[in-house]
Amino acid sequence: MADKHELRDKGLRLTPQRELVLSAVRELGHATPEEVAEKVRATHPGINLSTVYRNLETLENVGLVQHTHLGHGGATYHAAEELTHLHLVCSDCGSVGDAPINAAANFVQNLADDYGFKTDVTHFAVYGLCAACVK
Amino acid sequence: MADKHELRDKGLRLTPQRELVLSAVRELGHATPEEVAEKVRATHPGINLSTVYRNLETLENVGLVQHTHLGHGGATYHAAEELTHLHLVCSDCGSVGDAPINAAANFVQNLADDYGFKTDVTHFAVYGLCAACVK
DNA sequence: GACTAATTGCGACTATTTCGCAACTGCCGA
DNA sequence: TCGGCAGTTGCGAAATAGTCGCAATTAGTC
Repeated sequence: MADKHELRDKGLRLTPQRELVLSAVRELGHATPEEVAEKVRATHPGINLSTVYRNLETLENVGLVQHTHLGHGGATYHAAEELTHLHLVCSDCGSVGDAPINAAANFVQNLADDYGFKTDVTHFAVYGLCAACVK
Repeated sequence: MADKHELRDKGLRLTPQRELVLSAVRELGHATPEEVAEKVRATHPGINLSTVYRNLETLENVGLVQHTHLGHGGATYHAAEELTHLHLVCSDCGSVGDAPINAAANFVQNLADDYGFKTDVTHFAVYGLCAACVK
């Protein structure tokens, strides 16, 4: 398992809980801490919710996962390697769609040129109505 | 004060609390429910937090205020007439800058053309580093 | 001025996330 | 291979944030 190196290389201890949290995030795509905990409990029922929160934070600090705010309030976590897309959150049906980062390329450029603002496209949710709800 | 007509015209009762909440939102620019409550309490100490929440919701339903998610978790409220700008939230210093909506015009157009997604620019926070923190 | 329905205040309650602390366990060095 | 230390976990308590039910109050109408 290459995971071992991955975590160890970041200076983290390799615990079963930590591996489970990381792989749960990877399998789920987008997930709230609650969902991650649920997923992890499927194979390791004793895991504590605090542990999930702490590991998400730890994994985020070393850059293996990242979180995004999708609107409601709670954060949503992603594996860092999947953060190659924007999130299109539908305000009506709540669905989360994806679009490639370069859809925003000129927007990002505008903000950089005009305001010196360096947009973090990966930590960025776009609100609106999805194609289905527009109708 | 034109406020009376404004609220009555929307079919709302004109209560002191409601006027205070609305004018607090207008004076504050961006504000969390907590900040609105604090502002209102300056002139009307007895007001209840629930009342603030309920009025923000009511005012939002009739279109006088709107909320945006600026990242952390809590919603931030604005007077509807001030929602003519994007929010540039700095992930480092936490400052909230503004940019005109049309900075995103072609981005919005891209999303509409390519994904049928109708972006709500007013309910939309952009994360990144402000000019000061980029340095 | 009186009636009705909307609104308020209050307290309880839920959900979400954080924290302290004792117990446990990976990992490093001998 | 063994031992010790620091990082990690589990657990319960505690902040935080927002919602809800209900009785009392009050704005708007006639």
